[in-house]
Amino acid sequence: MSDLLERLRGRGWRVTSQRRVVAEVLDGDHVHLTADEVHARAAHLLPEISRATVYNTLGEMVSLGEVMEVSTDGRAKRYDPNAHHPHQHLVCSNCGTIRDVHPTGSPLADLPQDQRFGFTVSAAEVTYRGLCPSCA
Amino acid sequence: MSDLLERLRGRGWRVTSQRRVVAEVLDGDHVHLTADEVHARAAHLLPEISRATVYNTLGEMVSLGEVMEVSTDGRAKRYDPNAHHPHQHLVCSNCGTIRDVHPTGSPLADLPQDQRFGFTVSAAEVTYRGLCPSCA
DNA sequence: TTCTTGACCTGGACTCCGTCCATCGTAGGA
DNA sequence: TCCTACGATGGACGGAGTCCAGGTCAAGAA
Repeated sequence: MSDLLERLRGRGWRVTSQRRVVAEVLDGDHVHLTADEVHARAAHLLPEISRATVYNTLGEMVSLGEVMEVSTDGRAKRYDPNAHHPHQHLVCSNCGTIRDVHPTGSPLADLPQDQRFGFTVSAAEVTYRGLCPSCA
Repeated sequence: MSDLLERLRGRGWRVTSQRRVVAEVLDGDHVHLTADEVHARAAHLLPEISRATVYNTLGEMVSLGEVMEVSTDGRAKRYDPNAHHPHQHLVCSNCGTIRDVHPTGSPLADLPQDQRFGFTVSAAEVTYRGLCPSCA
């Protein structure tokens, strides 16, 4: 399983059963889970895992660039294991499901110099909103 | 002050001192305030105003399309009174300040049909991230 | 102007998401 | 095998937002 764990081990991570399980959950399915959903699925494999551990592990994966944090609404953040392939998100305004999408063009290039107000702009996130087939 | 109040009155809103004050706060400054910041400024004008009322009023203004909700990080939502002029946001990754920007091009057009997965896509929000002049 | 009434406001309890911390356990090098 | 620093635990805590029962008041009617 999981080059993810290999990469983490390579970065000096201690490989514990908890971290293995979290990596496995993220690896398993390419949906965008909330921390609590990750915890629930992880607890299915390792009943004693705590919420704090899941939060810590997710946070560490994010700061290592292995996982991407997505917060499309004001509610719980979601975690996207597809961090190595740049992409944007398409969100259903009704049920909240998220799909990775690959638009053409580069939004960064669309921000002219006189619209940058002295900022050093490093990234552009695009969130498309609409209704998914089952909610429409 | 405020065509905003006039428009709201036109939609059948009862104009109360609380709503007047919230409208005034949003009108006054074109920064992007959190609900608590709105509450603090409103309380300066009308000390007894409650948090719940501020939340209700902001929520109503949003659902009438008079104010726009912006949640750029996982933290508190911010409220943008500039809802009638389409624009995107430029956010400082360090201090969190937000500027309205007007990129060229239309991100919606950049999402080809085969990337829509049956969704009826209605909007695209772009968030540019970087460091503002004082944080750089 | 006064009356009436339903929309509105209040404040406090509550939920949800996330963080912190003291303590205990254990992965992995010696 | 032993040691120890890194990691896990779970319970308390904090911020943001929602809910609700009861009191208040804007604005139309008379």
